[in-house]
Amino acid sequence: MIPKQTVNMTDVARHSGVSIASVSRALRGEPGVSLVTRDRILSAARELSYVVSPEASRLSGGATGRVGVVVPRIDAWFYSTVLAGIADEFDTVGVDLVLCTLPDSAARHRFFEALPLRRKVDAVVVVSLPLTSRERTRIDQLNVPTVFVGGHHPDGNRSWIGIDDELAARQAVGHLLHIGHRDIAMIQAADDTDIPWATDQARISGFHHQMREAGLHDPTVVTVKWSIEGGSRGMEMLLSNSRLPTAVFCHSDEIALGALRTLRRAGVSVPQQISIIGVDDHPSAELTDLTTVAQPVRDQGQIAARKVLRQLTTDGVENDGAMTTLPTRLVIRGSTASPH
Amino acid sequence: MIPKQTVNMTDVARHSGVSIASVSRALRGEPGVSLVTRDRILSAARELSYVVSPEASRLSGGATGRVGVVVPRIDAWFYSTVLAGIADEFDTVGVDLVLCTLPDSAARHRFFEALPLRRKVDAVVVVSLPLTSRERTRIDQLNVPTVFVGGHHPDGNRSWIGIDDELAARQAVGHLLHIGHRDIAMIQAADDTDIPWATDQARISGFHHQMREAGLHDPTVVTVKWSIEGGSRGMEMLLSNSRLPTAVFCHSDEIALGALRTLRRAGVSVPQQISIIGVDDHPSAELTDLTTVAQPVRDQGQIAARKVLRQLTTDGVENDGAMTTLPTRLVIRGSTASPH
DNA sequence: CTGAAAGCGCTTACAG
DNA sequence: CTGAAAGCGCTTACAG
Repeated sequence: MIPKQTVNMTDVARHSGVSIASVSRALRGEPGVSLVTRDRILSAARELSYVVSPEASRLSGGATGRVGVVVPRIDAWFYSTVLAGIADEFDTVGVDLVLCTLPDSAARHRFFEALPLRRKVDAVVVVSLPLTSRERTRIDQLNVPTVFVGGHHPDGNRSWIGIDDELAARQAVGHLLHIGHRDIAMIQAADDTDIPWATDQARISGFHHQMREAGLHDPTVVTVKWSIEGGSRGMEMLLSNSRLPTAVFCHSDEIALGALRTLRRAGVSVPQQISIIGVDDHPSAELTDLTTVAQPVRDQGQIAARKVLRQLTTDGVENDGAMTTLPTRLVIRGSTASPH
Repeated sequence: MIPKQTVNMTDVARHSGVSIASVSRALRGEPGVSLVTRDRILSAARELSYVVSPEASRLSGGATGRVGVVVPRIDAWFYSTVLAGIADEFDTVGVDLVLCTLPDSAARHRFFEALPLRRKVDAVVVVSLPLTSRERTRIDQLNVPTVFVGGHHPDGNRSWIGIDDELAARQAVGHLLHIGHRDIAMIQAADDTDIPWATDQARISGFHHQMREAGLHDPTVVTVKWSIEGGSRGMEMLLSNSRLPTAVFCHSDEIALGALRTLRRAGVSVPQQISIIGVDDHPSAELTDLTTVAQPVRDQGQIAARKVLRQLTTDGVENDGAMTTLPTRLVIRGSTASPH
């Protein structure tokens, strides 16, 4: 006789002399089971080291115990750090994390058209994705609670967690102005999709507003791809101009790191000849002594996870629609100094 | 009338005028469906953007369409890059990735005792985890194909992909010897678990072997935690010695980056006063002009994914037990030079 | 090649 | 408080 591989609810029921209905109720802590029966069932379950089949549970109307996390890519500091924050929170409550990455537009298109997460998760966290209205509709069609992280302010009263990118830009530019710079350029990063990315827009608008308030108009702005290479290229563009600015506000630390590399190769000394500031507080910023505006990244992941878990436990009914904005903070290092 | 939330196999069957049995067969590419019928079914499924319910599928004996990926942590370059490689491959074949991170020993213990992946995935990829025999047994009890990535040579004929860490160390040390160094120290990194990590052992043994072959005995070795901080600390330890070595082999780039930071702060110039070499080719290595031994990281993820997918399509019967070793490559940059 | 039917292991009205 | 029964959406012998 071949022993059964797994013990199921029927085994527990037989063992405790009740119906599987009662077992199901007792195991989930549902009301409607007497204390004695409940105890008998629980100890039987323990004795048999029974584990509910998530498949069967789900199939008959229960939850999947899974939450989908959608990120553009994972091999970049920001995303992997947010993801780590999410994963930690999920782990503590035993929720499984189903990861979806959308590295290129083909993958992205496939994702939103096929909606592979459909029926597979109880909720979704969308990290740093500017969505078209079509894509937003598709996400809605998943018909599960959704939380957005960073980058993209969803319209309506959706659940969102992120930073104030305009303010972050203002803090960076404000620092440069404060220490005496007037000739400040920006290396702007733009996503290669057609969709305007809220983060990008907010950071450049913060730059322009802050400059204007200081009475400075038409500052130089170069636009590059969001990558170290892009930053490198952006600084080359600035170097090729007749006049070098005394300071450069870089859209992000990765842009700034590329810029620093170009400056090092060109033999331009930082901060003596030019000041550089970024945004993010990427681990490399500390290593390269880069002044930056830090944003809490792992926290954003943790808070997103908590938001989504809360919506799950409150039966998904409560869409709190809360927009949570986390503070950013100026971190002064060696890459900025007063002009001359 | 309330529209049905999700389209199921019955809908597809009705739409294409066949039974659900045929739909099931067609969708899984099983034989026993005529070409015409198959086409009709597939296009109906596409039209309805149908997705099989993994729950139902699994419950009736099919696969889950999910593969578990276990990584120590995800907010570190190596792991997130491996993961990106895996995710890409899975994406192309529509396999869902269930992510498990084991950031601390509590999480790790929970994972191996509760085995949360049980009955939830068709296969598992284990990244860079040195396993105790107890843990290996538990993984086996998942009773699904398993592939190991990096770090840990599994015993027996398991599926494994990684680099030759001893050789990588030899390449690094060989370079230092080749350009004339004789006084070479190592900053070794050790994991904080009790289990000896194969990677660590191999790199230090490569160092010692290569030194011995050059007639150099008892080189200085300091051991620190595997992190930038650790590297920083390690270099502080070396600086506090009476005699500074002319070159330092760092266990990994992250260690080397920490070491470089300490040297910069101490005003010791690289490579004039001391040469530094790492292992990995971390993105920051290029930024900081660090000489290193590069390993293909994303490739390891991709190959692991392919291995596991192959085992899945060949019905899990074929445990090829293939150990795949990827080549490493010396990348000479500005942090190493001949002594004096 | 195709379909009717049993069954996977649960949850949840519905009765008692 | 308790149980019999329907049903979740699939896969897989078993017949045709």
